[in-house]
Amino acid sequence: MTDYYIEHPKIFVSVDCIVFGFEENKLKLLIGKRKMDPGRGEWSLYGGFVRQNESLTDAAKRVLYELTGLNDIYMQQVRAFGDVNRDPGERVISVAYCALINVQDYDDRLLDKYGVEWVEMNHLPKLYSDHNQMVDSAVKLLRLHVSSKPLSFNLLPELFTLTQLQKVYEGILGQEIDKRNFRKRVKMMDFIEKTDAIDKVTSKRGAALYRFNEKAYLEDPTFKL
Amino acid sequence: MTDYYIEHPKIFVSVDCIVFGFEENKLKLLIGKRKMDPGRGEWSLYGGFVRQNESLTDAAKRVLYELTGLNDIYMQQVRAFGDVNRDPGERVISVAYCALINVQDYDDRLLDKYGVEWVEMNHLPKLYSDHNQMVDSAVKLLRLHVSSKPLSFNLLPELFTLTQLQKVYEGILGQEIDKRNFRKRVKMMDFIEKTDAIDKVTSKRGAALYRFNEKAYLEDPTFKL
DNA sequence: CCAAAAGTGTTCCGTCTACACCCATGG
DNA sequence: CCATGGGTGTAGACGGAACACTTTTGG
Repeated sequence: MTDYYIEHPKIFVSVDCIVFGFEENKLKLLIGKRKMDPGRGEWSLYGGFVRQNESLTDAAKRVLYELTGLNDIYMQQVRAFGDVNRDPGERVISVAYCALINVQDYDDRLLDKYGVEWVEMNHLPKLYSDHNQMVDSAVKLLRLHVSSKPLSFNLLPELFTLTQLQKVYEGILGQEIDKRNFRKRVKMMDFIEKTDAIDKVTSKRGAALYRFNEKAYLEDPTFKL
Repeated sequence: MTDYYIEHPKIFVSVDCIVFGFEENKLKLLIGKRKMDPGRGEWSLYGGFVRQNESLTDAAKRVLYELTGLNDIYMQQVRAFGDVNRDPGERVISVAYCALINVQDYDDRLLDKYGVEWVEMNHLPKLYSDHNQMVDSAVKLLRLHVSSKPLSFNLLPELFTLTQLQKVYEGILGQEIDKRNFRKRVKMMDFIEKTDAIDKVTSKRGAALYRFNEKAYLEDPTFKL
């Protein structure tokens, strides 16, 4: 270990995860009440401190794994938040990460274990520190990319109906979409494949289940929804 | 000072500035040879460590002011870079900031003082650490926003010709643009105002000089180029 | 007089939007 | 038999892309 930068200050660095899920045709966020001081009892994103021998992405993956028991989650950095007094405890710089998870894969017992809940995006409470800002930035980022990149499938199970897919878009974009136009665009993308399976849960008639074929997408990565 | 987080590690945090300028109808970057170890003599972005009582944006502004003598520069965070071994010296997390400056405002004497140069984007050398990645991310970010937000004017003097404006876009987007279509779009935006002034430097015939009227823009912030 | 940059409209094509009715089934 | 969500096509508007010639003037 060398001492090149010995004269400079070191700072606490944390990661905070904005975990999106899709349930009951609604976009939801996984948040909980803080179990430590400062801010004990306030609604908060789930986060953790970055370790000395851990990259930012590894830290985010670790925190996300702690919280969800899941690996290989879709995750993207939002940005760093660095106001001096953003954290009421001490000076902490935090890097926000946005994650999209399939609620089906999530083990509900973890809700209790970590004291977290799925809360509808439309009914978010005031969060600890600058976490509301982080959520806003994450939503902006999602909106920016969701129509041109195949992110949305991360929020859905392997097989999904077109109505579900549409609701994901409506949830993220915060506006309703015309059903026929939406389906027309889906049809253009061959990598969104209709399967033989049929979902009878949400409709009496039954809805065709679709699948996102990643290999096919990679051959012609043209995405527009 | 409390000790809430005493058990967690602290980490060096720096900011690195990707400084874009526009000169000779080319998009350029302000980079220099490192004057310290490790990496002495390598091409590098200009950066600095974040101080204990300084926000990330303040740090970026300070570093940018050191380098340019300018305040009120357009600046945007790109993202945080946090690989464990990204810096060959010690573990340093760096937050990249992208800045757009008007080269006219820049005092050339600073080039020598800080040992930096304006280098054409198309001829960037290999840079220190992960700085090339930072530049790539910054360019992507610029491309994403430049057509829907009035960023480009930060690269130009108060008065500019439409050809200059077009060259800025071509430089950022990395492709040629049709002159008539471009001017048609400019005409739609009333806040890009034609002035009585005429530029006779770059053409014999003379080109009309335009100005970006920020107040008018804020009244109807519809931007599309 | 000629080289060099400024300036100017129209047509075509493709894309996006708006819009309403029938179908299948479980209860 | 009816309530519920699934599924389908067309026409018109709009916006983006392609495209070439005239003007001015300094040297």
